Parts: sequence; structure tokens; C-alpha cells
Amino acid sequence: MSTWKRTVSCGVISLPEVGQEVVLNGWVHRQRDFGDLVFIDLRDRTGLIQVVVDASVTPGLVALANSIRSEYVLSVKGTVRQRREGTHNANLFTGEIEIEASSIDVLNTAKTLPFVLADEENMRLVDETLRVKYRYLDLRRPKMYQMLELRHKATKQIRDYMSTQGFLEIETPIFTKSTPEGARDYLVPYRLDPGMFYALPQSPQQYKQLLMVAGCERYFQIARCFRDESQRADRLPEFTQLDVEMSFVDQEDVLNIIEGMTIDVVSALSKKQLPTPFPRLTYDESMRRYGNDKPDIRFGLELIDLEEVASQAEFSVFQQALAEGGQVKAVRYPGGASLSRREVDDLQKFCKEFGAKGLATVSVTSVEPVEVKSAIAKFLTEEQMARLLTLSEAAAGDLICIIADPKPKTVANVLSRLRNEIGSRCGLRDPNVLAFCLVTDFPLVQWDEETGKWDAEHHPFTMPHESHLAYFDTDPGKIRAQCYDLVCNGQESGSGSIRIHRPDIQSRVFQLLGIDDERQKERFGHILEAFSYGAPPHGGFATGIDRLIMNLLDEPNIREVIAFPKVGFGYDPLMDSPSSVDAEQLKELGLAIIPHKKKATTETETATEAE
RNA sequence: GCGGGUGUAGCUCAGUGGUCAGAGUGCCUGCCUGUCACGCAGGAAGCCGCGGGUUCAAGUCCCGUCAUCCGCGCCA
Repeated sequence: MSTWKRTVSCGVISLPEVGQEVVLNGWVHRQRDFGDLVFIDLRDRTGLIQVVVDASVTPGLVALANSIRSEYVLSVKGTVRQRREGTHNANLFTGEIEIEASSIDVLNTAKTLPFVLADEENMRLVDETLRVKYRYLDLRRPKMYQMLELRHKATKQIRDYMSTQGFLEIETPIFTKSTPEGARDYLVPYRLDPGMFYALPQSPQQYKQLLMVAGCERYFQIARCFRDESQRADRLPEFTQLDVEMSFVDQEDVLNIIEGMTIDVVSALSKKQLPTPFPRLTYDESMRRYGNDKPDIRFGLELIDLEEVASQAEFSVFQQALAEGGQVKAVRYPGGASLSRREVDDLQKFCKEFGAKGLATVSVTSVEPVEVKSAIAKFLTEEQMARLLTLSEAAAGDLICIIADPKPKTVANVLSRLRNEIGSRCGLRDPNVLAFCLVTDFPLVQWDEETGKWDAEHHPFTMPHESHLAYFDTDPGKIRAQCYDLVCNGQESGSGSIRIHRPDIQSRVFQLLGIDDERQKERFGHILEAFSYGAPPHGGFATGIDRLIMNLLDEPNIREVIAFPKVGFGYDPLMDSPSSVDAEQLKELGLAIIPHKKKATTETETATEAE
């Protein structure tokens, strides 16, 4: 029988255990060495505890204690005792007790680490790539294993909730089929028939619909998804979603599950305010009021339509925008009148980054009587300016930010970003609130100006509202679909739809998307055939697990909530992947590599580039 | 593909074209019986990301390049 095995974990011992003989296992968090008196903070997954080696008690142990360094792996045998008066540490759960060591086993030594785990303040600044390279060390930090624990609890909570609602967790393949529509696929070469490829799933979309045809009725999965697209702070090429599909349901049934699951998980794991029921708004309403389909509803400052004033003002920028079918809209910046000239210029620059041609501002000194500073004041009569202030619900000290553009999309995009920026600056985006909402009735398709084709807004199996079927021939852009997003604090956190189960409607959608019979058969033949054997009405959704954890922890960086994340461009500094492979492997797969132009200096080589 | 930031000791950072290779921390050595970011003394530690250029002189200025972070495009 081994004597080094733990009898109890470090972080859970307190006064009631005083007097007990214990064995602890863990890592040396810090060591404080006074020569004949040594303190060792021992750390395991549950927390920290202070171990004391005292020469007057165990003279034979001091030399060993002196030699112990950070991150050594120890087994400590000793007695739990109350700390002396005045030496309690209120920062530790175990701060009222300590372990008087009777023996210490060094189970393993450790080299000096590339960063100091115990210095949490500095760890927040350490280069991320270095932390990811040494992730197995970084994960030793309390903050990190607390994150892992929360993530575990969240997925467990989800599984429990879905189970109680009658859902079955079913795994679907990772090697699947490329679907060129949508995001770029990750491809896996097929050795037995060179030139053929599997693709990694962008989501288990088709499999879950096939499970409905199979009669599963209620499916869910905590599913890994892969999309070969550029990263953002909240986006990695490899991520996890809760994937759900249900049969014999309408949109309302699905929304109730989304909402119920979200409330169940968030309220179990977070103390943040969670306004319920989740407000619902249509896509059109969201675009009108907030300028995007993922509104941050923690604050107001809704967009203001100034067409009424702009159409009368003798200002060519406004007139032209409206004449070309555009819009003139604004957002109010509370207290923005105090911005310096330079700060207003920066706002203008901000707007131009997102495609605005300019930004008109009205700095409000007084509303009654009307007193403003504005470059556009000379184009407006006093009545028009007064009306503008009324429409904007302006108060003294505000800055009204106006965007005019022939493209409503540009107006919406710029103002929604400006609104969020103003919300941040004014401290209106309360971090203690998780403001979920459901956005419904998305357009079925969107016109792609580059390709000159209609594109599916969600995916080709999304069911249009039946009352909109007539628009297929007249104005496809007007078709609204049974399609919905879950939004949290201005971020898309999930989406789904009711699927088409009627072949006649499916073929009209394919026709609209310009996917001809041959291509349908090639890409979707399997699922269309499946639908022909009796597909039940069905629908579902998927929500991002990573983003959920980010929201629970107030963490803006997705890599902070993943055990082993990739860094920029999908690089993994820990494994040093992606990596080259043996020529033999390539040969077996029938692959030949065209050298990348990167380091080639000659100008002719670009001719071979595909993109 | 594009725009912006960063790159100097293991880590985090400072550094006016001219005694300029610096600080804090970590590391090593010594002393220390109540610390908990222990303290004190001493020491080691550098391709100033890489390659060109300007200059009498470059960590500092210019050009290029690489890496990384943030954003845009992209992400049915």
C-alpha cells in the first residue's frame, strides 16, 4: 500500500479538520524560506493550503524544505492545526488552518517555468501565444481550471435539461461531405481514391435532419464544428455548439426549448441578471430600431429616422441619399456635445471604416430655445432643426450623429456600430446583465451583388412563411422565413429554423438559389431522397457553447474558455501544427504540393496561384 | 486579401540619432522561526524579431519581411 496517496484535497480543509492526520498531493505554488522555518503553499485543483516545516519540530525535514522550488510535485504528510493568532489569511478558504508537515515526498521536480503561475497580475499580460504553447502549465492557474470546471458544469446542465425534455444525445460523423455553399470546408484526403475528399462538418446540419426522418423526434449533441474562415476575438475555426433538432413542431415549440434551456443553464451557473421572458422582435423591426439583426438591448438609444426633416432640408447630401432610395438616420450620443473637435473627427473616421461617406453631427447646446453647433445647421431652417431635435429626443449636451447614404444597408451597419460604441463609452452595456432576445422572421434569401445571385440567408432547407410563397415570382427579397436567432448582449449566440419538408417548396427554393437539378442531385441527393420517404415536419437550432461560457465569465476572448485553443490563422503553438508531412504520406494520398508564393521572389510564380 | 497596434533579459516593460544595454519580477548563492507578493545582501542573464538602407554614429530614422494581437472583408 502506497503511503503518498492523498487522503484529502488541499482547498477543502478548514477548522473542523483540525487535529487530523492528512496526506496531500499537489504542486508548489510558492515557497517562503526563513532558513529554519519554511512555508510552502501547496496547490491542487481545489485550491491552496499552507504547509509549515519547523526546525524545532522536525529538524530532519528542513534541508529538504529549503531545496523545494516552485511547481515541484509533492506528497505532504502532516497534521491539520489552527494557525496562530494574527497569522490568519482571509484571502484563502484554508486561511485559518495550516499543515504541520511530518514528512514530504518530492514526487517530481520541475524546471523553472517560462512564466510565473503564482503571479496572476502578470499572467494577465503574458503573451498569449506563449501561454498557448505551454497550455498544460497555463491551465494549472486557478482561474483556468475554474473556467474548465464551469464549462464542464454548463455542458452537464445542458445535457440534463435536454434529457428531461425528452431529447437523445446522438453522435454524428466527423468525416462528412463537402458543401461548397457557406463557409470554406476543411478537407480530408481519401487514400483509397486519390482526388476524393471528406470534409469536416461546418455543423451536423444534414445528419440531424436525417435523424428526424429516422424518427428520432428529439435529438441534441454537443458538437464540434469546423469552418475554415478568418478568426476574430470571439471566433475560432474549430468550435463547439449545442445542436438540436425536433420533429412535429412549429417555430414556437423550438423557441420555447431555446429559451427554457438558456434560462436553465444561465440561472444555474451565473448570478447575472437574466431578464425573462426573452423579448422577441422580427428581423425587420430589429433592423429598423437597431440597424442590425443582433441588437444589444441592454440600452436604448434606438436609431432615429430623419427622413421627414431630411426630405425638406436643402442639403444635397440628404436629398441625394433619399432620391436614390436611401435613408437618413441618426443615433443620439448622450453628453457627446462635450467632445473635442478631434474626438468628433475620430468618430467620423470610425464611421468611414464601415462604409459611411461621412458623418453629420449636431451638437446640442440647448433645446428650448434651439441652440446648436453644427456644420449642417445652415442647410436647415430653424423649424427643421427643432423638429430634428424633437425626433431625436435630444437634450442639452447631446450630440446627434447622422448618417445619410443611398444604401439602407450602409446606414444600418454604420449606425448600429456607432450605437454600440456610444453604449460602451457611456457605460450603458451593463456587464452584470445578460440581455437575451429572440430575433425572428429573417429574410429567406439575400441578393449577392458579386455573384448576381440570390443567396440563402440561413441555409437552403429553411422554410419560408407559407403566406409569402407568392413572392417567389415577384420579389424574393420580401420572403420572410421561419428562421430565428438567439442574441445576447449584441452578439449572435445561436440560430435555427423550421425546415422544408415539402418537395414542391424545396424545389422552388433550389430554383431561386440557382441550384439546378444536376447539382441538387450531386450535393443534396441523399437528403432529398431521404425526404421522399416520409419526412416529418421538423426544425431546430444550434447555439455556441464557447460564447455562452464567455458570457458567463465576462471574457471577451474565446481562447480563454477553451482548453487547447488555436491562435491566429489556426496555428497551434503547442503541437506546432499544422505541419508538413512525409513525401511518402503525400504519395500514398496522391497529393502533390504547389509551393506557396510567399517566399518566392520571382514575379512569374503568381500565375499558378489558385485564388 | 486589407487596415491599425506590438516585437528590447525567462516574463512584463522603460529607453530624446551620441557612456546605452536598463527597471521590476523570476532564476542562482548566502543570511533569516510566523510568512502568505516575506525581508535583506550578492550574482548570472541580451542576435534590441529578421534582412537591407540612410548616417561619422541606429534599439531609436527609412524600406522590406516575419510573428502576434485587434478590426474590416469573409463566416449558408
